[in-house]
Amino acid sequence: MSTMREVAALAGVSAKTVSRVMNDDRYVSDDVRRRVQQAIQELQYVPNTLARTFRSGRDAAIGIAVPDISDPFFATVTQAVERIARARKTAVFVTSLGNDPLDERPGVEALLGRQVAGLISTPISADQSYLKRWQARTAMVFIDRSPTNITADSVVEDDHGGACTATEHLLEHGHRRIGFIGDAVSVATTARRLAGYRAALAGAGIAEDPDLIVLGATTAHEAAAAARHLLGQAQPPTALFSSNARSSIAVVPALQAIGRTDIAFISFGDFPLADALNPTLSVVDQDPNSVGQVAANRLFERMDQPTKRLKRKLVLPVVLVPRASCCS
Amino acid sequence: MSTMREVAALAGVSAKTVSRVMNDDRYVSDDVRRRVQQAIQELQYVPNTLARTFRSGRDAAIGIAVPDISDPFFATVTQAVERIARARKTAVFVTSLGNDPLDERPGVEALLGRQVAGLISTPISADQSYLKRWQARTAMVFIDRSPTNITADSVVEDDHGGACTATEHLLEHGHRRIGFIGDAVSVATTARRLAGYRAALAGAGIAEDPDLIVLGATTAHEAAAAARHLLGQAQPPTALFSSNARSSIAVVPALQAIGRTDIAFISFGDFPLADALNPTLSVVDQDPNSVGQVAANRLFERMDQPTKRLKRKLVLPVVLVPRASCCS
DNA sequence: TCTTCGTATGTCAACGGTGACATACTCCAA
DNA sequence: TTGGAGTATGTCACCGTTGACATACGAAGA
Repeated sequence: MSTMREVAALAGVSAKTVSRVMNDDRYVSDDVRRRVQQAIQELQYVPNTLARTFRSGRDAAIGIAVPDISDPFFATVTQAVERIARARKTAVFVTSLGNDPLDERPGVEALLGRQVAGLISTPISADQSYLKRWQARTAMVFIDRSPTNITADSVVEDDHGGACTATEHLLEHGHRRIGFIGDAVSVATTARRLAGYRAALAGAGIAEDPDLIVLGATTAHEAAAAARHLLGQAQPPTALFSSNARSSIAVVPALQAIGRTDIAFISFGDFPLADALNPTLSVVDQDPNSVGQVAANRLFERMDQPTKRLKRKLVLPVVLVPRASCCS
Repeated sequence: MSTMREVAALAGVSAKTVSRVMNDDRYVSDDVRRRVQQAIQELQYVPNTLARTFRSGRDAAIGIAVPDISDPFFATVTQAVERIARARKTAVFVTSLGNDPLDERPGVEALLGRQVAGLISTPISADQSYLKRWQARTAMVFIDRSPTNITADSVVEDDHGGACTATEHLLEHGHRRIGFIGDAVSVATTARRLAGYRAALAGAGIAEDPDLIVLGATTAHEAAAAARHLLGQAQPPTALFSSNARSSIAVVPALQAIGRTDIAFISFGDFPLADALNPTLSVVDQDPNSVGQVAANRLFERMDQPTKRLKRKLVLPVVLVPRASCCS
């Protein structure tokens, strides 16, 4: 690995001049430029990004931290962010945080400590105040969930509204006992979706039955077990609402296994092949593509104009996509 | 953002001593350690990872570059790598390269230029020689495809064998006209899978019909079109073989749309819900989890013992998972 | 009492670029 | 002929941390 000084020595110029050539500075004569480029070629010189970033104090890259890349929602969000960043020739580094609140901070700070110019992150823990000290340095936008104990941009979906609409839809189809499957209530989105579900029930004057609500189904295995448990009760629900796509993907085979694909089912969160299942699965589409796009655009806006005043919280609408599974 | 010197000044010691405290050096008195820790607390000091990495020349993190994170195969590979890295307290940075060969090098070098200690990458272009100069510095393992013009570790699946087995399976079920849907042949895996398909046909003494082979179906849209095209021919195939999961995910709804779910279909590459479709979809399981695990373990092995001699190419077996779609 | 050793701390330079500033040369208008 | 203005190049310090090395002290052994 050769350095600028070595290139400079070979080309018979100063390191600074090599730096100028690398950065397309106007003030370099054609002759010198040629010699330097030849030396670069000869030594296979590649600039040390780290040194540059270190000196300037700011990397050109941005980072995105999500709970789980293999979750179709976050995969699509990430893809959208990458698309926008690519158009701006900005590198994107993705990191998975997992679902343990304790892993959030080290994961996010691994990104921040490398001086990324911007950060898109998903709050996992119940406290993002540790990010305050980074705000002056790094633009940040939160996605999917609003951050706690810090004022910052966030792009979230209308969880309450979506869950409410879905539940109302099931109510309209005559269902009175609607099961709810969700992961931890400590996850803000889950809490809001549960609230939406409750609001719809309340709106229809139906008393909530705690036996119909299963929370804490974090893994695929747990989600499947939750579905079996709900349907195995003495007074089983006639419809199910799954509060996230990951769970839904596990619930579908579980329903098939017990031969209960007849039950009405709506998933919060669309996913590949939901429309190819039998019956096709009704979903609340969160439009992850828009989430990524809006978040990335906002991030770049903040990076370009740090002082501009903008609305902090962007709530994207979600839309119920009724397919066969809720209208039998 | 405070620096070590500021912490040092507040604690009344030298910067080096703060460095010692940060690195749990043995030779620090309890008194000093306490004072320094208090100063760190007070100033909310967070070390500058970049400066440390720059000085030491090597980041603790590793990088992984894949064509597309939303591809279930690569998502699972990445997840496995992250799991192993997490156990070693190593941060992982993921980056998507896309499918354009020209994007490979900048994407990978963005990672390398930040001095990652190790790299797991997927060859996109037909030439990885540009990575030679990095080899002395950075351990690297290639996944899914073997690299070209460079000697390095790779973890690949048995593409030829898997495609051959799948095709033979279809032949055994009496199919004589088997359609092949794949992306660009410039993608090494596709080329090998096509070769496996051909080998099986040849083994059965069946002449290859070029009309049954559609290549270049890179996007979901193209894959769906390919399926429609194949089945719309005068002499349509009675079975289909899709050479990757991404395509398969697009082909399934296309078959449903034209009411041809009766056709025998095998996908190279399993994906979520393949076993929940109607009919359940037969696949060649590439075991992405093992790919990620093996690649990560090999990478850490290389990082720990750069001189050790190890077998360069690891070919993981794939297994045909026959489900309903090929045995009707 | 004088080494020697282990412990505890400090000094300085260096990692590889680049920003601030200096220098030197050419050209042209006053 | 002089003095800008514009062009082309160089010098030097610095970003924050840490490795190499120096120093200082107390304790233990000769």
